[in-house]
Order: sequence, then C-alpha cells, then structure tokens
Amino acid sequence: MENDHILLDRALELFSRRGYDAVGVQEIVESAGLTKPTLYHYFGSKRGLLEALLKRESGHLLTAIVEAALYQGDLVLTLERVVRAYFSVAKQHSTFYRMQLGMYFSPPESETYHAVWPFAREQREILEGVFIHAAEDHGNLRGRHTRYAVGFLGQINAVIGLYLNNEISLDDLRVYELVHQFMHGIYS
Amino acid sequence: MENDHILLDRALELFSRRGYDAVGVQEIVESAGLTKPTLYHYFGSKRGLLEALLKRESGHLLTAIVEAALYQGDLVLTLERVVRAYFSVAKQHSTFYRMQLGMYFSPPESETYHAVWPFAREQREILEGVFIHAAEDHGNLRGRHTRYAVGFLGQINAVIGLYLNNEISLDDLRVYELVHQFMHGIYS
DNA sequence: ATAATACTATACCGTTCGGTATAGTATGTC
DNA sequence: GACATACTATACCGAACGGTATAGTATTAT
Repeated sequence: MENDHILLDRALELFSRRGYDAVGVQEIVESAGLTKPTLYHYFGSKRGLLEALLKRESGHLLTAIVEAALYQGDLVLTLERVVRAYFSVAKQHSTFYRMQLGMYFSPPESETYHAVWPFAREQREILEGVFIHAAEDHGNLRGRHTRYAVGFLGQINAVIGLYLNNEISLDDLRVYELVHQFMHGIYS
Repeated sequence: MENDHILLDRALELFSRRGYDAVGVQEIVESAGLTKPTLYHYFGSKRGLLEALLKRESGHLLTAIVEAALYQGDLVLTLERVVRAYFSVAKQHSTFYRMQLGMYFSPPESETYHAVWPFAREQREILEGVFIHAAEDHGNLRGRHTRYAVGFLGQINAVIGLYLNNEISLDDLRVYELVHQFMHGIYS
C-alpha cells in the first residue's frame, strides 16, 4: 500500500472521530508510521490533505447517487433508489459519511466548510434534477425542486445520523418508510 | 455590562463563525478587551466557557419549544407552533442556532459534541412527547415517535440551514409548507 | 482601620501547532 | 559510472496553544 493512501486512511479515521481542527499533522503521520515531510511531499499542506481526502471519498457517494437519481417516470422508485444509495454509502463508508456530514454543518468561515461545499452543492443539484424531471409528469411539483431536495436530504441525513449513533439500522423497511412519509405524509 | 457576559457574547460570535477548535482563548479575550485571567476566573477553562455559553443560549430555544409543544388535540396546530418557535429562535439568535447546529453534527469524540448532546437530547424528547400524546388520538402514529421527531427535526433544520445561508426567508408560508408536507406528503 | 472577597493585569509556563531546510536513500535512465 | 527523480527521516523554525503564578486594585463587611 502506498504511503499517500495510508496517510489518507489515517486522516479520515482521525478527522471523522475528533474533527479536522482537533487533529494535528503530527498525530496523523505518527498514526501512519511516517513523518511530516512525507505528508507535505504528497499533499503540500494540511488543507491539501483534507481536499484530497474529500475528493477521493466523495467519488463513492456521488457516483452512487448519480446512478440512482435517473428519473424514468416513477418518482417513488427513483427516491427509493436514492435513499438506498445513501444508506449503502453510509454503511460501507460510515467514517467518511460522518465526516462529510459534520463538515456540511461546520461554521461558514471554517476551512472544512469551504472544502466540503462544492461536494454538498453537487449532491443537492443531483436531487434537484430528480424533482425537476418529475415536475414534467406532476405539474404540482413545479418550482419547488429546491425545497423538496433540501427537505428530502434533511430527512435522509436525520435518519443516517441516528444510524451513525447506533440507534437504528438501515434496512429496506427504513427506505420504504422514509420515502412513503415524504410522499404521503405521516397519516397514511 | 458585566465582563462575563461580554466574554460569552464574543465567544458566541467567534465560535459560530469559525468553530470552537479554531478560535483561541487569546483571541476571545482580546476581542472582549480583557485578559485571560478574567476568563479563567469566571469559567475555569475553555470548555467551561463553552458549557456556560450553551447553557445560557439554550434557554431561549428550550423554553420556546416547550411552550409550543403543548399538545391539546390538534397535531397540525402544535407542529406549526413548534416550527414557528424554531424559526423565531433561528432568526433572533441566528449565531447561536448556527453554532448549536454545527455542534450537533460534530465528531462524536469532540468536546463540542459532548457539550451539546444534553441539549440536543432535550429537544428531541420534547418533540417525541408531542407525537406520543398525539398517538392517543391517532392510533396509527403509535410507536413511531422517535422516527417522527427525528424526521421532523431534520426537515426543520434543513430549512433553517437554507435560511442561515441566505437562500430563503422564514415566514408563515414556510411554516405551513413544512408542516403540511410532513403531514400529507408532497403531492397534496 | 482592617480584613476578606471579587476581580483583573503582567508576565510567564510547557506543549503543540503547521510547516520546512537539509541530508539523505532508493530506483531507474543514459 | 553519472545523473536525475521520487521519496523519506532528522532536526528544527516561529507562532500560537491552553493555562497559571503573582501582584495588584477596587469593593464590601466588620
């Protein structure tokens, strides 16, 4: 295994558990069994390490939801695929998901917020695309794509937040519940 | 104005903009026109300052939603009051709301997460109480109070997140939309 | 007048921060 | 054999970190 990959793995583990600011460069290289010049050779700075990490790990999530978000006439089916994609990444890459979720809500002038913002926007645009397409079939959705995308993502992340705190599991029933509630409310 | 209040105000401003870890004690006291021994006299440690800050500011939010969450037979009405309470605090204390939202999603071994956790749990319990009470009138809600509380809070925070990024405003229409969608889904 | 209490400034503690200058050691090319 | 390239360790940089010992200055109670 290459040393740059080892560094990224260790940084991901430490950042997701304790946060970017609370983890020093020294600790990362020690945990990787290397020294600082190696890290600075590959990434140039601590910020560069963070950006390389986000770039590598976001790939999983973005490709998964791009594929899932292909709208082909059935909104429920599409949303279920999207939720399943999110759940799948949250389960297989839970440390990364925890990290990017925390960074999305980090303060607006922090390094982490600026670093994660492009990837967060991309996620939202993909979801907005679903609702924009669906509005061609369901006129009453028109003009509310941002609202829906944000609200839907908010619910997904609320559920994944519970999963990351070991309060629930992420299974097919949970997918159905989430989408059904989003589409039809809580009574039915 | 007392010096301890000045310190809390400056800490709130700085933490909410750049994050707890990224702001040093020195910067806080300089911004307050004071020196470090004053801060350590009142709060004992940086962590103590954070906890005092959360305690002071959470009061606004908790009293507001406790009052709003009184269920008296009309779930829609109660939820609208709750959303209005959240929106009101988010508008009047936007720096605090941003801070506590970020801390709720901060890494699980960070100081900020541990400090904010008791207040987050209290919020959720209040909301769960609404759905537990409502289930006495609407049997099909029974046993899903956690799910609903978390999902509802997720949607509220998603919308407030948009507001904090200056993408939307928080008005009565937005309250209606949020509750209506939660209750009846997106089609109606 | 005196003593106790509450508060605040100066100056400092040891440690850690992100980052780097220097000196290597491999590996492959010509 | 000479040389460039890629990578990594030792040892260090100045600055900032959270926190404190000491010495005060007001205010209050006795």
